[in-house]
Amino acid sequence: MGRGKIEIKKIEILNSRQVTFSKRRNGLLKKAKELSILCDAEVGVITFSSTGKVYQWSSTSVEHTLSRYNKGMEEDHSQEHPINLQT
Amino acid sequence: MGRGKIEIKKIEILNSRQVTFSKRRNGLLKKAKELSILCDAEVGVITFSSTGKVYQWSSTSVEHTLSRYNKGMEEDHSQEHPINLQT
DNA sequence: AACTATTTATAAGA
DNA sequence: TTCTTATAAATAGTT
Repeated sequence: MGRGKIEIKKIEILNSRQVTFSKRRNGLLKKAKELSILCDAEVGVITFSSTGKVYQWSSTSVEHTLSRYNKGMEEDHSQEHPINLQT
Repeated sequence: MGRGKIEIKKIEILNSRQVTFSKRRNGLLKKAKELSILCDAEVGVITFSSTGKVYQWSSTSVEHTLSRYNKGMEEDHSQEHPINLQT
């Protein structure tokens, strides 16, 4: 989306990469929030920038989402190595 | 986005909610993937549908992302109760 | 940080 | 659930 189409590959120019990270991280967190509200779902997102800064959001709290995730893993080992969904 | 504008509030009709969950969950995971590639960032997303099914994606593995998150929390308590970013 | 031209996501419908 | 398409929303490049 934008003035031109871009390829999905690492942005090499540091400044552009940071600007894009900031814009798209906000977009991702917004989408996560909308999904949780619209669909009554628990959603958690954690991002680490390439400089190591962490940004996260959860519809409950990150701790709750993570403990629920870990609990599920204890009970259902079929989800331990999920197949990544494709684009 | 779509044929009409919608309000961000819980979709009451079960079937519509499930359809929207499926579509938007895919969109969210795609965005997470793009962000990680474009910006060389570690990203993890966990979602639980209202029926309790879990869907997740991580640029590394969910376990790695979670342990990195937890490690960060041990070292930096200032992030324990982050302020949610606004829409 | 703001602005738009464009691309992308998606709501509704089939 | 998968495909289509009109429209809303996100965002790339620019200022």
